Amino acid sequence: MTKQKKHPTLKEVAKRAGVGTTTVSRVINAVEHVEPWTKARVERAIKELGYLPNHAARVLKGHKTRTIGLVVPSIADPFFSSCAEVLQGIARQHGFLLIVLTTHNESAMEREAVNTLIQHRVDGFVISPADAESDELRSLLTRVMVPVVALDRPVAGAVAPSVVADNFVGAEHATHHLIAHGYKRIACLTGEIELYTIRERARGYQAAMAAAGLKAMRNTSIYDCTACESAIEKMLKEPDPVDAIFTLKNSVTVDAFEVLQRMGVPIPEKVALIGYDDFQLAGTVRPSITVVQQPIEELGKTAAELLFRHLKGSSAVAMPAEAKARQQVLLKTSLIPRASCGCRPDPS
Amino acid sequence: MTKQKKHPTLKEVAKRAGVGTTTVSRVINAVEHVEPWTKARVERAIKELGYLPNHAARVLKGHKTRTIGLVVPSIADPFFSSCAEVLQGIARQHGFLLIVLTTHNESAMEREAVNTLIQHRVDGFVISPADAESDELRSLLTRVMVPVVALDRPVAGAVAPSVVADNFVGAEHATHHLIAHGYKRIACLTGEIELYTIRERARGYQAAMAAAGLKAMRNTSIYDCTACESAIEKMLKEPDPVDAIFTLKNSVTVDAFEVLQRMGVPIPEKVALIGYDDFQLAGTVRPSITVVQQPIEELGKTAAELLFRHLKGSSAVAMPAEAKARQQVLLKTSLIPRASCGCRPDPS
DNA sequence: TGGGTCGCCGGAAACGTTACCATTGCGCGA
DNA sequence: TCGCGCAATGGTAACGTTTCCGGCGACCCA
Repeated sequence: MTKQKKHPTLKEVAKRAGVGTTTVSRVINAVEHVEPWTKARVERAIKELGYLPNHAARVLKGHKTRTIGLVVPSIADPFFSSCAEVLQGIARQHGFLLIVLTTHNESAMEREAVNTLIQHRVDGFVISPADAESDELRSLLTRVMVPVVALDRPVAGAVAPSVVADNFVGAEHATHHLIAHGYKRIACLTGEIELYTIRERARGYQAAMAAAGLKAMRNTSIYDCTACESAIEKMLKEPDPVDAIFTLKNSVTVDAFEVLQRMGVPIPEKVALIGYDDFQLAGTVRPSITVVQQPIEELGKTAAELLFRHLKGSSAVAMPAEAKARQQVLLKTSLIPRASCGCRPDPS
Repeated sequence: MTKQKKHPTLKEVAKRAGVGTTTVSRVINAVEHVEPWTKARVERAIKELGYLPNHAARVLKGHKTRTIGLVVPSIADPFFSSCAEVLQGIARQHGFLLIVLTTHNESAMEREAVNTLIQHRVDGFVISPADAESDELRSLLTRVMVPVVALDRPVAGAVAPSVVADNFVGAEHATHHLIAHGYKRIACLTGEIELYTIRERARGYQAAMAAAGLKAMRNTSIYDCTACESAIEKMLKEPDPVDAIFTLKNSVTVDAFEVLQRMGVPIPEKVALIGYDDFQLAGTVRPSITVVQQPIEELGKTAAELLFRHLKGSSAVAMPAEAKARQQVLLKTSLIPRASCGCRPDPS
């Protein structure tokens, strides 16, 4: 099994069809100037031999791989896997393949990933940078000679167009929503504060609190559930205890929800909760959880479209450099009001 | 920007370093017989030019792409995206790239995907076939001349080794669990019955019911939530109403749970519920939901290891054909008992 | 009827790399 | 002192395509 019988080559097809290699190449690429009769013979030979063009040889000659890359922290993350799904769909429509590389938010793996993509001569790629400010990444990306678009997190220095959700306004909006409901002691549980998205959300939270003349209470050390638990316990024991929690990340939302449930703290009566990023059962759980919803599909779709516009455009008019690079798409988030913020009771 | 400045070639590196192309090739591939001094000069030239080997040319020469493929119904599905994550991780460790292609369970897209992978001369791939019995797929796979392993669903005819979870026993076990709790009118809501996994689970359910002398009640028409709702309503209105539901698929579990909640049916007092496949909040929701858990990571890991064993092994001893092809790994599932089957009340 | 154009086709170079073989020194045993 | 083997290196032929270019009929129009 898995015998190494060697693939048939174009030359063999040509011989079998009794034509020149050029002719075979022409019928494969649907170029005109070939007699229907000849074409039929070639097609028959192709079928008989089970011939499939050798991609490597094509690339070597033509300098186009019809392949794009996707560099993300994790492909198991529902956010990125959804993006990947739409990206691969659109790529396929254009006749492109998708190569996926994960970084776990480590710059070293990220650099390695980009280099690998260059080596494979991808025609372009989408990247969700671990660190927007990284000089190394920036210089790598300028050296790359192929369209790049940043997804979910921009890269500083206008080195590539980016498609991101408006984390700042999303968080500001959610915080304001809590404030409008009369909550005053609103805490913010962040997750990895070194990430661009989380940082922006934290900024939005702080801006909203400041605008309302309230004191921001941020806890940036929430990585796992036990940390979450002790943080929440502490907040509730204070003389002036927390009356609302804004979580900046999916897993932290779930952790906080579990902890509050386990402690028997009524939501939203004692403590209200809003989470950033929607998830599967947010609306099913009791109480249902109010969240900031990100336009995930649209993020992926926009990134893909941007990339392919550049891919096609590069051979055409080629819009001026700055116009391309500065292209920053900011997508709106939306608040999904449910029970955990006190907006409405759940039916039961 | 994205200037097409052409990549530096090995020959240019050679010229700049004042050596022959062979020597440069040798230092790149870490072959011996090269003076340290020469090596240093070459390395400097490489760095100065920012040279990266042209993958296409390498492939054309050496017939190895160091690339593997993954063909799955959807990459947005948490099950497959988790598999993809571990697969790409292991591939990376071996210095391999991963190309992802989705099929949406359509045979046409599947065939196209496999052909694309062949064209790209991947060294092997993992596939989750839409239809295990498809003759077309089987013949395609025998023609493929490269190691293939089937994931989550086998392919008939021993044409490739497979790594699947034991859906039959998993479902049987869950059904038996309900029976042991004293439930008798146990319904089964299936989802896409044409899929191998669902079919196996349904068989397991039926076997367990038959063994207990109970009448199986299968509803195979559950695709969306409204269908789910009407099915459940009907089942509860019968003279001898359902007292337990076994859902064969994640989304159906969630739908059923929502419907029961909305109808005010107490779980598990009036109707018990067990779902196939664990999901994020299954343990957080009230009542928490008992599920059959699949060894997702292990599935991915095993498939990857199997593939790479064949990849490496092909150059080595090459175990006899049948031994390879018949290799069928069956991984055990586990029941996670929670509140919805009546096993234990939720705390608080 | 002759020259120019056009449609169809094939030969061969080129793409960037690897691998085979040839070529050089050089130390060393006879 | 003379080969002989070995380490270090370079030349060059492939790998399978595409593409440029050139050949060869046939057709059209004067």
